[in-house]
Amino acid sequence: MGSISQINFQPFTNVTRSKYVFEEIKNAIFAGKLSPGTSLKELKLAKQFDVSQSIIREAIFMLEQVGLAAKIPHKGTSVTKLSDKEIKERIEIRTCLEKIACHKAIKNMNNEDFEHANKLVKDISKAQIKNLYYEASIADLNFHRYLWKKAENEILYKTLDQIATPLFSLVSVKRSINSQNLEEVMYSHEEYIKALKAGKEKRIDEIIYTHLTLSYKLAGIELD
Amino acid sequence: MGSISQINFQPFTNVTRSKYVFEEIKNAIFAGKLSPGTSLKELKLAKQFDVSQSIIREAIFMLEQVGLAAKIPHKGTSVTKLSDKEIKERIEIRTCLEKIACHKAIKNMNNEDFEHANKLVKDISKAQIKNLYYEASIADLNFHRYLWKKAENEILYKTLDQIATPLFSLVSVKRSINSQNLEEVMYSHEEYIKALKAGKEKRIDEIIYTHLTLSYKLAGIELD
DNA sequence: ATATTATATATTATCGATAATATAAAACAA
DNA sequence: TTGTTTTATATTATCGATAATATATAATAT
Repeated sequence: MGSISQINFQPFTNVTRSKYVFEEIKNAIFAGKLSPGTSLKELKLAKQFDVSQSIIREAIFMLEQVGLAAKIPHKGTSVTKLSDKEIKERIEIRTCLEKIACHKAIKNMNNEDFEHANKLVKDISKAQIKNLYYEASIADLNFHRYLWKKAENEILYKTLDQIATPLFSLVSVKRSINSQNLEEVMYSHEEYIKALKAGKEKRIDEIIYTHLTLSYKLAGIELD
Repeated sequence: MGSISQINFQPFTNVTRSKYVFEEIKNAIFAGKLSPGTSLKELKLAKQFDVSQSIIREAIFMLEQVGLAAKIPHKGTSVTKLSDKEIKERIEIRTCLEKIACHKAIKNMNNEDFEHANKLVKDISKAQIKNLYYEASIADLNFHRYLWKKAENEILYKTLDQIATPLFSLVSVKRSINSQNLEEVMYSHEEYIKALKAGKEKRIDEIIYTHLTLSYKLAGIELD
């Protein structure tokens, strides 16, 4: 596992080649097809995607930006392997920012929006029931992204995305490795929405803390 | 003002060409030589720096990353022109994260570190006394960066840097345009350090809020 | 005159090749 | 053997040129 050569990337149908390559590699990481530590050779990837090296370099820049890849000048790039310390750091900041985001989001959400949020939660459940790790993680990310978006603070959204993306990836991969039963975490998001609808900041903060702590624990990440 | 052609960039003495170009353009923006809205033409810059277009593209990626440039695919890149809304958004998130950073920092700082922080504050003062806008802003950023660094949380540092950099740039430029008297803000940082040394979180939060609010107001940015 | 289409120009996006750098392997000396 | 230098190899960094795309200008029709 982790070798690039076995992966079948999708054909190109995107605005920018580099953006497309970025998405494909990102998905491969989420799906565990590119495991942490795997080195991303520019020319090798260029051949695989049938694009030039420049495209790969730009894609790598984007991967770096969301914390999925780490580059060392003149040496190379590899899929991010977050240390326990880094994981904790990210979770801490994410928790803090997600609280702010939710406080803001509920002020901008009407019934229709809550309906949509519910729909996104159902998407997570659907994937979880079938034990589809990759799909569940993507759906999970989509749900949270929706809340972040609803905060209507662009820099907050972008920041949360950068900080949390590798965490979602990590959870996805760890769960699939441990063949974890996803149904255990299902209730968690329902509670989350309920708290948001109620609108009490204190309660929201609590539930976010619990939600994040729980899901990371389930992914095998110890927090103090 | 804002035309690239009049600027004398420094000769190359850096690890990576793109990193060097990035730094140079960043400094030019801070110094007000590249005002917000100025478009960054890749080939034009390539000629000026006597490097290839690829180098400029990579530098632009980096500028984008710290919020100093905004790129629209197939159209071009320009120096960030933050809207009032975006400014407020950034300040809000920065304030929140800086509080966390300081709480962490003081736990890791010994007397020697506080001495160093004091030294950095003096650097700000020196520039302020001479009304050197650019130097004062850089020194200001250095001081805050030192505190962020002392939090010993890498992602927090990186995030603060991304969020705050364009704000420092903006303050620098606005002050120089208004020919503001920099001595007015001088006391602010002394108070800041005093609060950190005392170590009371509540007081630190207050002073950070005041400090940020004040300095932005002095830069002519209205909050609420 | 106005709107629409065609053409020219500017600019970014992409490519393929070369240069610079780091790593691994081989040759040599103590 | 061990350590040092040399050579070969792999990989990134950089370049210069072409292709694709968007914008501005000119031509044409109504």
